[in-house]
Amino acid sequence: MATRTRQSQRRRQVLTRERIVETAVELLDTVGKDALTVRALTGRLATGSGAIYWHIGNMDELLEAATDAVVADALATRPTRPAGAGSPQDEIRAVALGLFDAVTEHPWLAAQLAAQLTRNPWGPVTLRIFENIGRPVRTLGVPQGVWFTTTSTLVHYILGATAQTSQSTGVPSSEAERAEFLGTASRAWQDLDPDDYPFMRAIADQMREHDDREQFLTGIDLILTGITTLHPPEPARRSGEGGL
Amino acid sequence: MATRTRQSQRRRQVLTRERIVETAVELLDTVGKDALTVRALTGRLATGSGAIYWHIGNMDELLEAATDAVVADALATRPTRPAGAGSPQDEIRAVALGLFDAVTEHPWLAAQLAAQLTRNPWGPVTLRIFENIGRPVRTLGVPQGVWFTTTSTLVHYILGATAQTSQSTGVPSSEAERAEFLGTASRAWQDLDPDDYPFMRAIADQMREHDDREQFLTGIDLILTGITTLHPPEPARRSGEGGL
DNA sequence: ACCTGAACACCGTTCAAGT
DNA sequence: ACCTGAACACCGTTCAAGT
Repeated sequence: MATRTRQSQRRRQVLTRERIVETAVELLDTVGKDALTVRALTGRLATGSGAIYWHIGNMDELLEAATDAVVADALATRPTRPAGAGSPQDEIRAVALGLFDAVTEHPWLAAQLAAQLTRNPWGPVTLRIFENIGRPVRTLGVPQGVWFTTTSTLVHYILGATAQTSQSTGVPSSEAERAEFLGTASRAWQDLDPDDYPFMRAIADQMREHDDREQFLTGIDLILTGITTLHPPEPARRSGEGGL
Repeated sequence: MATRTRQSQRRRQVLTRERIVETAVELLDTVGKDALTVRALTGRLATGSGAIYWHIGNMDELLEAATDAVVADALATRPTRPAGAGSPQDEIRAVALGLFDAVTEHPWLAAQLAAQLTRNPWGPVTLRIFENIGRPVRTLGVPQGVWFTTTSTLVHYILGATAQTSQSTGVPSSEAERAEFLGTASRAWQDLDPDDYPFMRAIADQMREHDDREQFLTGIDLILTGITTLHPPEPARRSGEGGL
């Protein structure tokens, strides 16, 4: 904004909660989860540890803020944001994929999403995700009495699925690397005790050939089918009641 | 077994990986997640830290073993174990509830299940859960091509749902305490910005009155409906092919 | 009000040394 | 082979002291 170089500006910038969160995300993205320490933050921000604690309560709070920031970004920047575009189903898929892709871009995110869910079940992160899934669920036309239940099912599936997918997709790495990972796992399943793990042995082949992203969407569709089967949309009672 | 008192027997028992895991679960159950430290273990087991590391690789491995032990127990001790009893649907519900109840009995378990899912997506814990859900899915009669997909959807939902439910149910506490928790959350939702969170405001009432366990089962049924709708059971092709 | 940075009370893990 | 326990290299957090 002024003529100073960004460098000096950066150093002179007042320390702010936002700037701390931003730096935390940077550290998580570039160096990984274990690199996010108060000392690393003080280094990058050129301050003392007390300064950090003046702006944020503790490490957990910072992790929550970092997670929320990334989730908010992932859900806001979806290209198809403007309403009225696709079906509610498409919107639900878009939100879900937004989270899925965010998790593959930020390898630390999956663990944090899960952690937030258990640590602060109705904190900002969960709230945001629920809201973004719940809105299209509402326009799906299911009776109001099942809004909470159906949305919960979708959200819980999404979070469970993204949690597991994180590592296998993890670093984009090479296609070969991914094939090797799947091959190793698949082989391991085939070596399992047939008495203890008949099922896993039986699906070892499917495991090797499956595509995480595609399978993720298949799960979404499965649940959407369940929802519309059990709760057929009401006869479009005044399509503008809630608007969007 | 001998005439020695249990006390002295305990002290004289050889240190074993199993005994360490057992003690870890004890610690987690009685004092909580933060209490599980190597120092606490050496105290209870009357050894040095080196002895612990002789039997287990590191803390993560111990956590995984403790989680797996509790999960194995939860899935093994279900009353309706003998096959042929209920429908596959009932069996799936029973497995799911076994995990759900285990999470409410062991408050630390939810976070660990989620952590295992991200840290070691195909480790023993996940494998065990997949196997126990996958078997009844198979007897459901869906085509083999979708065994992996449908089982994944169920498992991911179950783990996501148990992750969130953990805290609210958490300590059995009193019915009043639970009502207060739900009331507070419900009120907080009503105070949200109507522009940002119209959906959460709309379902605040349902939130206050919902029952976690019941809602959990509703989600399972939703997915089961989706599965059988999209993949109608095949005409009972020789009901004994895979047996159980 | 906002920040400094030394100090405190912990961690997990290693490893020479013992039996 | 199995165990001891001091030592190492870290943590998050606090708090008197500064501006």
